Amino acid sequence: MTSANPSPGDVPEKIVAALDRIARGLRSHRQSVASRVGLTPLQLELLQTIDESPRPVIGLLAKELEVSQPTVSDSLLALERKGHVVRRRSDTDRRRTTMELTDSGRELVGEVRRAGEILRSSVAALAGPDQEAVLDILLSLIGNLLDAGIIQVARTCRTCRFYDHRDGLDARCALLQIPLPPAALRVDCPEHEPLLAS
Amino acid sequence: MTSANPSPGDVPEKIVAALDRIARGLRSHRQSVASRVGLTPLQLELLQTIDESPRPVIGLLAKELEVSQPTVSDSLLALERKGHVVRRRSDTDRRRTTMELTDSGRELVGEVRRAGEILRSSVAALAGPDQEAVLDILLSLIGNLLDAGIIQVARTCRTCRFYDHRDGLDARCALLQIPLPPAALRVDCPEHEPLLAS
DNA sequence: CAAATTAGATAGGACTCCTATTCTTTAACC
DNA sequence: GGTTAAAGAATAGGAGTCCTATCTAATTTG
Repeated sequence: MTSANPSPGDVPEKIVAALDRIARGLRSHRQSVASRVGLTPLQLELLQTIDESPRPVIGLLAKELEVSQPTVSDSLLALERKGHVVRRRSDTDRRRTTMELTDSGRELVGEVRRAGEILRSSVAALAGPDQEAVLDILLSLIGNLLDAGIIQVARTCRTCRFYDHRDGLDARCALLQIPLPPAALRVDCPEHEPLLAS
Repeated sequence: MTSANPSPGDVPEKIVAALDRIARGLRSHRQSVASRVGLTPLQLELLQTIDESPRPVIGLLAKELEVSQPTVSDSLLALERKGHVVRRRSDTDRRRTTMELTDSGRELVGEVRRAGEILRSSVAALAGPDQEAVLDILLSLIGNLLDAGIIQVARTCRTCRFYDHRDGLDARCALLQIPLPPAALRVDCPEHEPLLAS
């Protein structure tokens, strides 16, 4: 190694540190957005996740949010007390709980979505080609983190059994039969099915 | 019916979603690492931050961790009860509290650092050039988030008043008088001084 | 049909995290 | 110099997070 070179330092280390810094910021930002509308961060995420789920199930919500099932039950109870959600037993399987946002719940989701615009614009301020690059790399990272057991749920193309990327060919989705250039890769695909561990 | 159109979608949106997913994973990973050593995530971060600070001050620790001052006081109390930290009043300024890790505290920090290896290796598994690219972009993002007020503290080169990057020239640190190629950019520089708002 | 599994709810406890307040101690000012 | 002001931190109080362990009820399975 030529000693004249400034030490590049440990890049992965720095990336972890940068992710940490960003994660702290996002946490505290979520906290302030949530409290502005009278919620807690978890309640807010739960509300958004319910809104995005066609047929939310408590156990899956827990996995989704990477918390335990009782934590979701707790938080859901709080949301119900605040009148943003109604719960009832499922008719088809009476062990299950179904839930639905109330009008006030839906209203909050929209309000919060608008508040999140600041965050999206911080990301959008990155140069265009950089955006695709960072998305691409974050998707790889999600795959690695999933393999490492650090994250539990991912519905990205790269972690999907329909992701078809033979050498030399452009990546495609084997289910939808569409090409998948980097910008079309999905972070949260409804059709996602995990790779089989076998 | 699912759209058959490979619409590139809103890339910034996807990046935010990916960051969210990663942040959730990191949170839950921290939780499990922390509880394995009998701590909570905040206690763990606090312990690490104290370890890295030459002369920790409660108010600054709060900013660093993006939580309120009483939250740090609380958590510090818990760490003291568990015997990982000792607190006392500062002699020079008797309003201040100084603190120090005990042997068991230092031991924990080392232990946890080893546990974090999994995370670093997930990042290290990215291709080399990708690593530099993602670091570069995350540093830009930190700058944007700082400007947007989403994060409160950053000690990166790009947010430092000594960062010297005239067009066409390679970036340098005006304080240390060293060149700053992308891999040498710092995430947490001890010499950092913020840009003046003027 | 009994046993196992699955979905959730409850219980209990430590802690987070906030705002508001109080107590000192230091700084600032006339 | 003596009186505000400001700074640093502890306390109080309260809702909520988040966990493990249980418990109940409803479905599956053998």
